[in-house]
Amino acid sequence: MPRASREDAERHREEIIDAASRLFREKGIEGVSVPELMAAVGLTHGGFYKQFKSKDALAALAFERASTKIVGELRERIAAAAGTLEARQVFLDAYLAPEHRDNPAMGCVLSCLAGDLGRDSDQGLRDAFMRGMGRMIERLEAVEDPAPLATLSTLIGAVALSRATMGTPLSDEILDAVKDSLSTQK
Amino acid sequence: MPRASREDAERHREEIIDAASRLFREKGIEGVSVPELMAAVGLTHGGFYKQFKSKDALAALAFERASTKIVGELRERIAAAAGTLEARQVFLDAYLAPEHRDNPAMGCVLSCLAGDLGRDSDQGLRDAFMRGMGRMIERLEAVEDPAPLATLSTLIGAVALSRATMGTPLSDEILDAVKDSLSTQK
DNA sequence: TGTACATCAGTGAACGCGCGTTCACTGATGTAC
DNA sequence: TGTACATCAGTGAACGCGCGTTCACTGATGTAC
Repeated sequence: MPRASREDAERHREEIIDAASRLFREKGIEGVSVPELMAAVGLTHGGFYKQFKSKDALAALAFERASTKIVGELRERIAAAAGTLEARQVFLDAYLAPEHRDNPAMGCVLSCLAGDLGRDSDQGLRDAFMRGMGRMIERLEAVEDPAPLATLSTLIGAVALSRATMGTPLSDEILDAVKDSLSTQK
Repeated sequence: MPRASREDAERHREEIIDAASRLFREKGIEGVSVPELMAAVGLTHGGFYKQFKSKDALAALAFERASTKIVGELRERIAAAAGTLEARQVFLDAYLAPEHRDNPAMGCVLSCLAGDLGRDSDQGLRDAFMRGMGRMIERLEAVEDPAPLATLSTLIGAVALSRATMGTPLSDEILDAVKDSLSTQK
């Protein structure tokens, strides 16, 4: 398949970013190879560098996409529940749901990659992380959270611990305890 | 250096576990190679498997050591401050100190590796993580924390986010905001 | 206590493997006339 | 509109590299008499 059309090439590019956005959340950035990434969209690894400067450059794009997508989804869920429930509670319930814990690939990219970012030195990725955090903080402010930085820390820590203890009773207990604690805190 | 004495061999074993306990916290388990680990104690990589069944087996031992050590240090700091300050506040201040953020190699192993453990499938390591969490929960109960699971989530999330944003003003803001939030929560 | 011998901690080359990245090549796409 | 040619997205072999682990070997340590 030599020389795809511009249209196809652009579609491939988008597909690669989408796949990376899912796979990096699921397995970590170092846990997914370039060949694996390209195979996920039906291509071979060689063409990767026609689209992206490096794996790190893609990681920054994929992080940004995951972040904007998940924040958009949260916004919609909150809007959809408007009037029926307190907005902040909708946010907390969505974030601390077992479904969120069980589906990192579709979940909040901060909870998946915060630990790795502490060690990662790629500036583009660090910048993307900062913007992603900013978006979440904005969302928490929008639902009138009394302490957005503390709440975000709690949410991210809870999901990380819940995933690390997956398969044990403690995993659900963490989510429940944190939901109780944050709900009564306002 | 062929055939070290039993005494030397035992000392080497302890040194390797100590080095691993530091390096794994600093760079992540996958971020440290067996040769790097052995070189850190002045040995060559080949002898590694005379001491440990696998890198994962060492990781579980190193995790356990890091966990018991840090919990012991926390206990001592709290005991040393007895009477002068509320025990829980001493705990929170120590955990949320910039020094803790800046020295992952000597800090809480949960905040360093919680993210990775969510993806790691080694059972020995997962078990060690569970025990490590248990120790921290016990400590929080001992200082009469009103919601140990929620507080631990907050502490771990805060340090992870603070490290991921290192070098920006947000990094300190997170620690301060979380300290305020947890302090007024009791 | 002294001697002969077995043990085994540590060495360093080697195993197979997968990584991120590069590159010569292909041939349909896009462009210029 | 039709034709000639340049472009360049994607292919797949290859680059150098480091990984976790294995293994034949060394020779001081530990043991048995």
